[in-house]
Amino acid sequence: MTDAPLVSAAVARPLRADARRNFEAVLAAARDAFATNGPDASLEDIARRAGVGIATLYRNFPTRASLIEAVYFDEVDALCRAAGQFGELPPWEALIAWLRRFVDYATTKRALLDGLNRDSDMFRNAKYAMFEAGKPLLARAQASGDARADVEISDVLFLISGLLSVSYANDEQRERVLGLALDGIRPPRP
Amino acid sequence: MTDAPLVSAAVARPLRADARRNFEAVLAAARDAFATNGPDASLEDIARRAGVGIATLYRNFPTRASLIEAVYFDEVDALCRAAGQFGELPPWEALIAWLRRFVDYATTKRALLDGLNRDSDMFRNAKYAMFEAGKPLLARAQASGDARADVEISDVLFLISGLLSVSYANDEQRERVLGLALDGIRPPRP
DNA sequence: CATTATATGGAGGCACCCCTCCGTTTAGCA
DNA sequence: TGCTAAACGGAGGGGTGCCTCCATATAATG
Repeated sequence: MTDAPLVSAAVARPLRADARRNFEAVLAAARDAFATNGPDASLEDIARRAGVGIATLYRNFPTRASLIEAVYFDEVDALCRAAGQFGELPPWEALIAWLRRFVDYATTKRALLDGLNRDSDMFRNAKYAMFEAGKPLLARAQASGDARADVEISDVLFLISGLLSVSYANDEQRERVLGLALDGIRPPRP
Repeated sequence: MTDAPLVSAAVARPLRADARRNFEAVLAAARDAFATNGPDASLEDIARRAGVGIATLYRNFPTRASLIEAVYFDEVDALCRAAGQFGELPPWEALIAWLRRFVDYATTKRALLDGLNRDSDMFRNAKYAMFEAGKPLLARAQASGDARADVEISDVLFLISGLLSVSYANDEQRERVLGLALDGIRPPRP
């Protein structure tokens, strides 16, 4: 989060100190609100939570979509960075570790995606960035024979992200289903 | 659709001819609207589409939730009935055929689930009914060695329903991911 | 400290949705 | 065909969220 974002530089931050502070406050409140109330969360409520007037919110994010995008954007960026951190783990474990990180992120993501224009440039960029981040991990697992050769990183991510949108009876079942899906990625034993 | 519903008799249909007609019209319009606009679709709009006054909608469905439930209910009921139709197919094909039917249904379902109280009795009943409908199909596939023995029907349905909430690049990819998931259900070859 | 460009907040107009109330219409029945 | 209970429609009051406008406050600069 300290360096320039990986995904794009689409969000130009304002200059004055208070403006910058408010920008961050709104973003944080929005992340919270969208996760809690879905993509239709009241903008006035978000401003209130951020301790900011509604006009300030609008000045930074002229449309609801731009706010959703900004939040989504931050999340994706953090996730892409995380992909580099698993270099020391064995190939399959590294892949799993990142996917697990992906699981966490996707919980928030889901609420956002519902309200996001999937055809926007931003979304396309984010998806591309995420695929690029995950590719080396998958390639490594394929090279070591831990993952079947005929899957793409996009397949894997679609597979996983789908599973997360379901509300399971309990965590145990969620793990079981997740395991089931991951078994689909492992090569068939001959 | 001609017999009494399998899931429960929760939805009492009105008696007079015009009332019955309007009831069905609202239900159909609602199914449409929820699929298109999600669970927040305007009730006044639904009434308009059904060619019915707003009051008539409210008379039949006092709350938004009751309308959502009624739609959901119809879908589940139809799906449960469908489970019986695949008796002549080989075990694995029968399971797949029903799951494919499930795929179609789940597209509508998703919009509904977002707006549905997952803890309601209705929802519990529906889930139970669906599991019961699918169980024999899975059991048959397990008996013939086409599906691994350590999965439950609920695992399978959760797995599949998750996959559908994702918007894929194209149908081909959707099929590939679906195939991936189904591979997770087949027994590991020794 | 004074100046000024920048940023702020919240009132208010607009639009939409929810839901109830009640005068009118109609199906069912004899 | 005439009666009556059942059903109907839509106007309208209440509420909420969206977004703009502008008088006020404040960070930055010399």
